[in-house]
Amino acid sequence: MDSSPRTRPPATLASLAAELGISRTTVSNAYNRPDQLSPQLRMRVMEAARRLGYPGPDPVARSLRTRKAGAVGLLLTDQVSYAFRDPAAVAFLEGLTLECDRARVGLLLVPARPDAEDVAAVSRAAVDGFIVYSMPDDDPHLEAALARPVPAVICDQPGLSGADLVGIDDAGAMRQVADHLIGLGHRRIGVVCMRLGRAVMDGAVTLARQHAARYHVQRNRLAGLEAAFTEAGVAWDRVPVVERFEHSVAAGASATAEVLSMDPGITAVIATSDVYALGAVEELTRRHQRVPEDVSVTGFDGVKAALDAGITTVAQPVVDKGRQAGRLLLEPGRRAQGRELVLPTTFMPGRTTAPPRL
Amino acid sequence: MDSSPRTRPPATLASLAAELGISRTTVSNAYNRPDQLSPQLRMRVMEAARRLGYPGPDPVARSLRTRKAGAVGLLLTDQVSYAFRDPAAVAFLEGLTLECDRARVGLLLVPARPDAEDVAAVSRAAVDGFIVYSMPDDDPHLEAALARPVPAVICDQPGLSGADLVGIDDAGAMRQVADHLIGLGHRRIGVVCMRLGRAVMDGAVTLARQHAARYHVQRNRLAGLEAAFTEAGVAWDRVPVVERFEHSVAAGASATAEVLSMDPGITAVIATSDVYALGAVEELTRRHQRVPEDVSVTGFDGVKAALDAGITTVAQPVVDKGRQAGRLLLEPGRRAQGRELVLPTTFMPGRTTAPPRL
DNA sequence: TTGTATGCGTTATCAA
DNA sequence: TTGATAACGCATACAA
Repeated sequence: MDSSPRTRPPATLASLAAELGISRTTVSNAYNRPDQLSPQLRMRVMEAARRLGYPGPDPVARSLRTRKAGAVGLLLTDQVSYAFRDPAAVAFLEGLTLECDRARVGLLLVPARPDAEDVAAVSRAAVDGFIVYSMPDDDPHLEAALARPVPAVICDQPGLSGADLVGIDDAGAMRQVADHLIGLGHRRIGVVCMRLGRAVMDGAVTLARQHAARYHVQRNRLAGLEAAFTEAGVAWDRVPVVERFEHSVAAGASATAEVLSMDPGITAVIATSDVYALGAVEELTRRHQRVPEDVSVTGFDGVKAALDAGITTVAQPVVDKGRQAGRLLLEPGRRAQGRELVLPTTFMPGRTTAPPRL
Repeated sequence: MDSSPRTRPPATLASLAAELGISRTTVSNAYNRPDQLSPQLRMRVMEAARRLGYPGPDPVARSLRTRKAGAVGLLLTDQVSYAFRDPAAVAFLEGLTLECDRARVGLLLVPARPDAEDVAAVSRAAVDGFIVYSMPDDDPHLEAALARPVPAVICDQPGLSGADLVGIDDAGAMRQVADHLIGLGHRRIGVVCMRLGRAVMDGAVTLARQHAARYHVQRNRLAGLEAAFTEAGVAWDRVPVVERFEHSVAAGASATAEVLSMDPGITAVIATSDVYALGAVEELTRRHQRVPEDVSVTGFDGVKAALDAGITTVAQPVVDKGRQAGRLLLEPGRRAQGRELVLPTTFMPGRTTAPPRL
């Protein structure tokens, strides 16, 4: 009367084998190699399993033995939940999971706060590889991932190590935006960019900070702008550049307000993301400035909301970026660490840019 | 000259201890209980680790020993990648990851195709619990998850077992939509709903199929409509109900077209999701039917795009649903399997409903 | 502060 | 077709 499953220790492969008077191998085979077993014995095993409440081989023990976790880890810039508010990150995830689905491996979203030095979650993640999405190059989480004896693919960052890389030509793409504006006649501009370092920092950005930015993507986009405008005779160190830590429409709006307060005479706001560009339009509209008649606005990424809004932007293949990252990591034959994949971008002139007002 | 790390078997806790002439416990402590160790010994350990290329305790082995995976699994209706195309699912994920971040556990997106009977990924997932999001009640993946000896929280489905539940009153919420339309005078309507079973099936839905739907949410929403309209004197079995397997704006549009072909005289299209409602508006506009002057349209969910478009809908707390699910699973003190959480919804009259044209 | 002994639950290898 | 044996790499109770 004490055979109730709750008082008994949980059944294991071994206890099941003992119960049936067969070897553990046979039980294991019943689950993993059904053809190595007579059907009737297999039936007996499965039936005993149900009777004893044996839930099947323990995944962790199996992983230990097979040295395969069956999952890849994803490291994000920020708290995982932030990613779901960022349309570009969502698109990246879509592409990445496309490949994970195909390869039948799970995707582990690793919890990592940008501020915390607590890297334990990265060290303890049971994964066969890492995808690192848009992290600053001095992030301890990145370091911890690279220290693990598993392959890694880094997105939107330079190659710090033997990891594979996926990215775009940020400087070149941003240059197209700059040349477009320069061609229209804009010389007095303002820039809204995303965080340049791990510490929370909102406000005007010095030249030194621009050049020392740890977020490769932002640094390169700014560099593209600087090169183009400098060539066009604009004194880059006079151009107001405002940084926001948060990546949201509201942050883009407030940064735009700050840019305008630094130079009310600008004829164009260049945002390093579409989300910010949408915020810029919002802020300008609130101030009864017409876009593009009074002020032009540009974005970056090519997310749906921005394209719908007609924002002049650079479309990057966000979904494909995720796919390629996943493919690089999961492709069976590959052992070529150190590959670098530069995806193409497309400049998309929209309805938010026009010649400056006189 | 053969001490190169690649020819030597990978370092382990044991080999490191042997190298240093200390016990494994001490090495383990160096990583997990730094205070149990003299700082200088710890330094020695860490230094030797670096020298030998020891990457720190193996996560899987540790998990096996501690009986903790440090992650929860998420099971979705469909391929993981689909979730990132569905705004409601993305919002749910945002809420869920909020709680995961807080509890510092990872979220494992378990690969599962709805068609495949291949449930191995669920059985092999190294997780401490499952969140099941919007699955039909006959899905083998669901069964596999419930068979695992870990807690589970089910969203948007009835309690089949000892799992916790999070959901809304789908029937009641849909009834509000129906009563709103009935109050406006609508009697001749058409319905666009999501998949009702696991098999791909597009087209008109019989009454029997409505009642036998394995997707609890859809079944209840349809039931709410049936009850309200039947009470209002409408013969429900004459109401065109069209099902789509895909959940996309395009599918909503095509389903709307099919509804209109079944009864060109309808004055309102009721969609069971906002995504479909957006498709309905699209299709009607294409046909030069004005919304709501010619035809009214309603949605469900309250996603941003729909609210922005002024769709009359029911807002459900999508983000909070994810949070609550996570909380139920992760809350430390809880061992109360069988809890049921019904979240509130808000009817949101918009600009897509009006009295029917005469 | 450090070490010893044991077990976590499985699968690979090889032999029967 | 089945079984015996030996890892897989670690953490923890307990002893020293």
